[in-house]
Amino acid sequence: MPSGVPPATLAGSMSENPQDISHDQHAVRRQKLAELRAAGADPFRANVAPTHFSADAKKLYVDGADYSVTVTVAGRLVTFRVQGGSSFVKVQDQQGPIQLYFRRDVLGEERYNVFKKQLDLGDIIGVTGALFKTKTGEITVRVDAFTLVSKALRPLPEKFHGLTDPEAIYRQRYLDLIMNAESRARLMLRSRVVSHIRNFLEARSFIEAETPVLENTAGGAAARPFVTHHNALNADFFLRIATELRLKRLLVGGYDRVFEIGRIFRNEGVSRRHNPEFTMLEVYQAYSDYRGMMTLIRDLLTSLVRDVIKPADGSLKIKHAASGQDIDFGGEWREVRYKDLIKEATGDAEWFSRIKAEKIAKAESLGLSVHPGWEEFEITNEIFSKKIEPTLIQPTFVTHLPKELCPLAKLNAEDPSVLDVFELTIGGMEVAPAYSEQNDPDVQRAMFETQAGEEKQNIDYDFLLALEHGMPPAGGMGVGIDRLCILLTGAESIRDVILFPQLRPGA
RNA sequence: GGGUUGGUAGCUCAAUGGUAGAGCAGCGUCCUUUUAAGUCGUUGGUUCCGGGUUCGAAUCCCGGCCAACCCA
Repeated sequence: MPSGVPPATLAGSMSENPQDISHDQHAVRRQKLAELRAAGADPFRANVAPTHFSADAKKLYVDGADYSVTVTVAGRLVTFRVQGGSSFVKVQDQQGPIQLYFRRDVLGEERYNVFKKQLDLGDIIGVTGALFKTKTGEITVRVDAFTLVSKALRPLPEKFHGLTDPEAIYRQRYLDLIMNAESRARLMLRSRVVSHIRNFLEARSFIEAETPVLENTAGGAAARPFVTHHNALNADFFLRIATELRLKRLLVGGYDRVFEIGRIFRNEGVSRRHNPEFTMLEVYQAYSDYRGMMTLIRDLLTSLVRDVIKPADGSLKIKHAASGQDIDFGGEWREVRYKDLIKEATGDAEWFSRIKAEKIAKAESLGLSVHPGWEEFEITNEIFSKKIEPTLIQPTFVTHLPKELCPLAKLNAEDPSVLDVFELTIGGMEVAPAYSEQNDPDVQRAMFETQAGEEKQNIDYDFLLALEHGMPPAGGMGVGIDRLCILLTGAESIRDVILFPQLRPGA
C-alpha cells in the first residue's frame, strides 16, 4: 500500500519546481483526497442511498414535464465536461450511463468548486436531482446535491478507445467492464444465459445439485486432472473433470431429473477454445434416452435464442462470424450418422472395412498427421474432428458414434459397434454430447476395464457399486456453457466469455 | 512444446542506428444545454527485463518474462 502524499503542490505549472506533482495522476488524486479529508469529508465513509438504477430512472421522465421527478442515482464518473458555470458529466452503474447536469447557480459557489476541483473521472458519486431533457434530447438529472462516496486514486483508461490491450483486458477485467460497453454486455449476457438455463430446467422439474469438486478418482471423461492435497487427511485429491458419475449416483438415489451447472477443471492446454477451468451443464432425466435429449436441447437452445439473444428480425438466426453464415435455430436440425459423414468425407463407402494402413494413408492424403500409437477409431475420429466437425455450421445431431468413443453410453441394440448417443454440433463446434446412459453394472464394469487398460486404479468402483443398486434408464447430456456463449455472442475466444480467464502469473 | 507478431507517458498510438513525439487524461486559464464538447498555455519516459554490437540503440544481435494469433 503506497503511503502518504509527498509534499507537493498543484498550483500552477512549474516545470522548474521539483515538487510539482501535476504530471503524476496518482499523486494528484491522493492530494485531492487529502484536501477533502482536511475539509472534513472522508469519501470512503460516505453513504448514498440510490433510489434507482440509471435506466430505470430515465424511464420515470415524463415528456414535457421537466423537473417534476426527483431521483437519487449513484455510479462511476465516466465523462466530465466542464464549461464554466455549468457542466455535463455522466455516471455509469450496472444499467449503463446517465447524464448529470451540475450548475453553479443551483449548487452554490463552494459546492460547485468542490465538484470542479476535487472530483475526477473514475470517482464514484451519488447525486440527487430532478429529471429533465436537454435540448439535444437526452434525459438528464439536474443535480441539487452530490456526495463523493469513493475516490478513485488511479485514472481511467482513455475515453474514446477504451482499454484495448488484450492482456490488460483480461488481467484488469474491471477496467474493461468500466470502459467497454461491448464486454459488459457480452459478459452480462452469459449471466442471463445461465439464469435462463436454470429456469428452463426447473420449470421441467429438474433438481439442481451440487456435487464435489474434490474427488478421489477423476472420472466421467478422458482428461488429465489437476491434483491437490488435503493436509488434515494427508491425501491427494483430483479436481473433477466431469460431474457425470456423481449425478448418476443421484439418479440411483431417486433424483429422477437432476442437473448441475458446475465448474470443471482439466489440466490441459490453454487456447482460444480451452480454459483450464470452464463451466459445464450436465443434465440427467430418468426414463428418457438420447432421443429425449434431442428434444430437450432443441427446446433449450431455441428458447435461449428467442428469449435471451432476441434477434432483431424476430427470427431464430444468429450470425456466425467465422463462416459468414446465419445459424438458424428455427430451421430443420439435421440428423446424420457418424459413419455416413466419414464415408462422405473420405469418399470411401468401404472405409470401415479398410485395413489400418489404408486408413493411415487416406488420412495423410487429407493433410492429417497420424500418431504412430493410434487405434483405428482414433484415426477415423481425427478425420471427424478436423475435416467434418468444422463444416457443420447449422445445428446437426451426429448419431451412432463408434462404441470406443464413450464407455458410459448404451450400445445400440441393432448394431452394438455403435452407441445410442448424439453429438450436437453447431458453428463447427461440439456443443452438446448426449447418451442413453449405461445402467447395466456388468457392462459398465467391462467398458471401464477395457478403457482403463493397465490403469485399473482410475476406475470408480464406488460408482459401479451404486449402479448395482439399480439406476433407472436415463438420457443424459453435457453442454459446455463457455462454448455455448461463444456461439451465442459471436465471441472469438473463450477468454471473451469468461470474466477472469486463466493467464500466466506475473506481469 | 514450435512458429509469427507485439510490449514506448495513466490510456491509445508515432518515432526503422543520430536531441523519444502526438491525441486523450493530468495541471493552470476562458467558457451556464454539452455528446470523443471547445479554447489558450503546460507537465509528464527504467522505451518489458538482462547482456552484447556500435562513437551513438526504442530501433541491430543473444537470453529471459508476458501477451495475441497459428500449429502440435
